[in-house]
Amino acid sequence: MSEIPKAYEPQAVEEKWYQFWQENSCFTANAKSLKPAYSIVIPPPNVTGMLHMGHVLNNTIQDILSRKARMDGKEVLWLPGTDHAGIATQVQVERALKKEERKTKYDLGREEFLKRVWAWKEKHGGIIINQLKKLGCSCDWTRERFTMDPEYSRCVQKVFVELYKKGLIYRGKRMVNWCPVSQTALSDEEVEMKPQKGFMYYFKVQVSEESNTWLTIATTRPETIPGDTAVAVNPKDPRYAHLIGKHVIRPLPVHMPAEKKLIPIIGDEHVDFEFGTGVLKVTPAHDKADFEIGQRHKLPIVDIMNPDGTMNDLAGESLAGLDRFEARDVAVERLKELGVLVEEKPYEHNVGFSQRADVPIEPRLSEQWFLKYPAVKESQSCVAESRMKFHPDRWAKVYDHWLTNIQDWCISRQLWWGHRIPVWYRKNDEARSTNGGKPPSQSVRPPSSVVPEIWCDVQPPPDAENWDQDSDVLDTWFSSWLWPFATMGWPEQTDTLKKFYPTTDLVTGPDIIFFWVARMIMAGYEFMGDLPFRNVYFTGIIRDKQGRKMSKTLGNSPDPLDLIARYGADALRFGTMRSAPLGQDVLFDEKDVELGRNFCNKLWNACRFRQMQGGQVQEEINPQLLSSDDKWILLKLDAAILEITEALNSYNFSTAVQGLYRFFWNEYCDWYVEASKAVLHGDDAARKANTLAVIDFILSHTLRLFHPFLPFITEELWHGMGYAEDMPDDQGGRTIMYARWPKPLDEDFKGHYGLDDCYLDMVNAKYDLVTQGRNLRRAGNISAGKKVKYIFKPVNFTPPNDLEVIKLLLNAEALEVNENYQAPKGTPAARTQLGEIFLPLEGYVDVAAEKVRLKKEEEKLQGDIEKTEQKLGNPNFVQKVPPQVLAEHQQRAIDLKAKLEHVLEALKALEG
RNA sequence: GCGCGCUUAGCUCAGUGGUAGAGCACUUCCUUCACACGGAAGGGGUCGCAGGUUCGAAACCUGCAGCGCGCACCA
Repeated sequence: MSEIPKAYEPQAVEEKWYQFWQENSCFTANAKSLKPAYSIVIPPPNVTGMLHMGHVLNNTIQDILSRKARMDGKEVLWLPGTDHAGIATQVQVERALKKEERKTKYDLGREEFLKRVWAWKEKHGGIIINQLKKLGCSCDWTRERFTMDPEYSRCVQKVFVELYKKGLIYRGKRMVNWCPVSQTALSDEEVEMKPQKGFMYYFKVQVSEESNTWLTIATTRPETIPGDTAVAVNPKDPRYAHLIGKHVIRPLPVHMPAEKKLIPIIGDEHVDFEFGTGVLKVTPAHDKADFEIGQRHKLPIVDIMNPDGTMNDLAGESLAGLDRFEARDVAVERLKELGVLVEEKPYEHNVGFSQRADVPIEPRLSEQWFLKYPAVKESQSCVAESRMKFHPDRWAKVYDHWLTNIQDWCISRQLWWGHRIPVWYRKNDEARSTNGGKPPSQSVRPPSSVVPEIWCDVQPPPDAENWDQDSDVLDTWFSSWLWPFATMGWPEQTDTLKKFYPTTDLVTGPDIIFFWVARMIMAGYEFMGDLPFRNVYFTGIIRDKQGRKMSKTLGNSPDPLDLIARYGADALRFGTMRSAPLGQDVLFDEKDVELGRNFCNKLWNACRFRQMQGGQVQEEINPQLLSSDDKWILLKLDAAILEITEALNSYNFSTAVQGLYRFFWNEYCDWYVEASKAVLHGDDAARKANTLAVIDFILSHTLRLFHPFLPFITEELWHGMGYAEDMPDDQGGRTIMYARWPKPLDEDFKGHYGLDDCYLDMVNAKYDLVTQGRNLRRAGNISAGKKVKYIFKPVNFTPPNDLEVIKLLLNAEALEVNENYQAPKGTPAARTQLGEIFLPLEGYVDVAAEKVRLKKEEEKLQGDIEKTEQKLGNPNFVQKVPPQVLAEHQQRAIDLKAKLEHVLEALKALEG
């Protein structure tokens, strides 16, 4: 580190050390190690995804935890990998195919299309992994996994087969959430309710048995009228009860004889008197609640839509072929023409949207695979009873609520990219899948009464030629929920599993608490017989500085790689962590990264300053030669170690970072380093060496405290400063990664070096004197560069070294100590614990400015005194308050009054 | 509708009963030999509102309001 640049340049440094760590296998976990285990599995990013700020937040936290654990002497496994992300990836490839070749997946066929997806995965799959490396993530890359690796796929199949054989997985024809764009079923979790503006349409229907009686029905979806198979009223509704059993003439579709349009009026408790007109049209094929009413009353189910959301022939001539929303407009027109539309009112209501495709989902009756969740009880109690902890713990309630109201999970997807369902049907039976593998058909398959012969196993049936495999694939989360153990070699009892399962921490966003976290817990109990992790840290969501969620469409998401290029990975990590308090959303501002860069630069220059003092690393501190400033900074270091360690133990990363910032910048650089110059610029060689020893002690500890947050710069400085030398390899000799995490200074150490807490107060008082002295200079409008003479009137003996420091910090030409000093009238002065400080510059003093300063001080003191006296004058206060607090107040009153008196005197002197 | 969270300096947020804090932004001064990605000094807040508990409340309790989120949902 001979020629140190003035400003820290991160790029080359980061490249160099990441390569070093990898070449030396620093991230590789040893399953046979005797050290205690610490493990964490990465939430696998989408294999073809790009790094965004959410990943930065998430993975920086995991890296901090991993690096801290290594320094604590743990055997650390941070297991990385990627997720095949069924819909997301398939949609990407489909889009590219359309753009580049103007083809659909059906043009290619299933097999060829899948080849393309794999090719896409090979091409883009490495990107996000490399981006994580740029960020400094210390993952064990030798164990990188992908959810579609052959071994992983076998786990998925095995789990399916086991649950099927247990009777927990079953197939059923049910109402599911259908996404007309992706053309697949979705789980309830993939549906997002959004308020939508629309209309409530009121139309009237004639009761066929009573030509004078009309009923008015309210609906938001007139296009589904052709699918209505009943009209329902509440049997307790006096307005309508007598009509139950009669029929109405349904107004749509056209060209149909009236008698064919007759649908019954039924009574069902579900109908709400209050809502709309109290008359409900029942469309069993297109609404979940209506489906249930249909089941209760054995109503026919008329599916009038195609899988892509267009209307089919059963919707009638005027609607067939139209998209569902065009059909709505046409249906309204028809109702108008028929003269039955009574009213249309603007209406806002919630509509379920497909999270992926961002279009309204269509409730649709189809044959799907469902899972009755296993191990629900254990999963619920482990969090309720704090065997697993959530941070922040309010998520425990959300989790509990979901598990209490848990619904079966629709696990089949009509996609091609994913784990194929390990189920075969004997040929000549009807095709059993919904529609996967074929272009959407126009026809509606009638329900079948034939029960097919089913083969469900990891292995295909021996006479495979006589069987057809189910064409559907599994929900992506049906593979992710096995992540904590399927990545460690399950179902074999591998050394890795034995050593590292259950994992220690999971770090993830609360948006996937149901998708992923809850399901992993259930899978953990079901297949490993134990919880998958002991702690779950839920990050906040990264927003822009206006509080908007970051998204591609808004274009408000900065590219982390660009930020790394401009500021360095350490700066990005620091800035993100500093502004990410536990469990709160993070308002991201590039200023934070700038702050991180500035901080790295400060750290760099503080070390540079030490280097410029020359000499070897000083290891021995001589207690006899320690100044009060030395003791002060050692005590501050002690407090910082404690504070930061505790913050990390409780996952308060922003507190930890802010503590480090304050300690290093304010306490060490602003005060200690400046004070140390009194010795370093002097000529006492022994004291000089001793001060350097203190500096080396502080810096070597500081670098270690910073390492989990700022891995690159700390590694560079650790070596550059020479702190790695003479260290055993496993304690930081080769890399700071394995240096020991600093411990608070113990009593022996404090005793030996005379680190008594009284030095904190003493030195704080000294620095207060300096601040006040500087203030005199400012208030008197004396330029900061001008050397001036101060006079100090101490109340007690002040050691010569302290006087040197005070003089230096005041940038004083001289500091005259005079216990009997009688200041001429109007001399600016300040009273402190250590004594009075004067700035005797007759003729130079700006009397007006000084008056203003004193007036202001007087006001402030008056206010403080009033407050304190008020309390002391309250008999209740004096009687009931703890004696210590009472004494504090009394002392405060005395001090304040003395100060006030002094200020008043000074004012008087100025007037005179 | 139910649940959760938030409301403190211009902005973003700390602050678990005892003199209101940090960073950024702002004002003024300073290129003094670690750092202008820097240093020094300073201005700025009746802690959302109303009650209550207490000698004492930003903090604890109750109610209200505003903002945000989650769950559920009536056509």
